[in-house]
Amino acid sequence: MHSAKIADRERTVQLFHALSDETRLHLLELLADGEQCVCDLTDALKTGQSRLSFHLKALKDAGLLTDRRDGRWVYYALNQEAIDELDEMVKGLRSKTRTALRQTRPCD
Amino acid sequence: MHSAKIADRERTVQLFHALSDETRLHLLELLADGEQCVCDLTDALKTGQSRLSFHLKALKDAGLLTDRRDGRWVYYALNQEAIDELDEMVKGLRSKTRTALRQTRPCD
DNA sequence: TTTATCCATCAAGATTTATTGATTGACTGT
DNA sequence: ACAGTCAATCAATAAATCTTGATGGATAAA
Repeated sequence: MHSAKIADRERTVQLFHALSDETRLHLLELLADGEQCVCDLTDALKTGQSRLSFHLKALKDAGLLTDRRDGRWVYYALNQEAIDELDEMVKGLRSKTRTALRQTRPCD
Repeated sequence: MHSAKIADRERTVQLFHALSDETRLHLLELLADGEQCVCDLTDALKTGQSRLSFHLKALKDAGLLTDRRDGRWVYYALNQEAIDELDEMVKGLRSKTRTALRQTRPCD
């Protein structure tokens, strides 16, 4: 279906955009070890708090992170579903490519 | 190694950034069917030539496409290696996440 | 209730990316 | 040689994204 494909593309853009930033990748690496509170992430990244918050929001909006408040701390964690979704996307592209005939299609 | 990880991150950013655009994803979908010349891609996308050229360059710079001139036409094709590389990246993130203990680590 | 900490959000400015139209180079056919 | 087509590049503008410092809300401790 056409509109479904467009929607997929928008979702793909959203995911890839969230991943196309060094700070955000760094955060994902840190969170791959498990849930962390913002304060620990701030220490690890040695950067301003609002900047960090901006990037955490980008990741969360893309569905890559979940958050949870405990007292005055907020804990972020990777959302495994989104990681799996990402994997599916890449697999899709990969399999399409592999089955494509490597033939030349001349313009004329 | 630390510097290796940084380099990986930069490369990852480069790949994901190239993929974080609707026009570029559309191009990849079209090219998944096989090699195409720019003229065909222009027809398919119904867009300006310089705009298309800009996005093709972005994909090529990220290593996702190869190009080949034949007479006055230029043919672009997916670079399977980059797709595989992408797959490896996601797999890496995925496996790290899966083995991570889902434990809470309190700040205090 | 005051004070301090943790964090999200906002506004302003800076930086990066994308779009558009024009130009140029390479090639083809006449 | 000339005219026409295909595609890359450039310059100017527009638009999206990121950074920074300030503000405010929620919670906890004194």
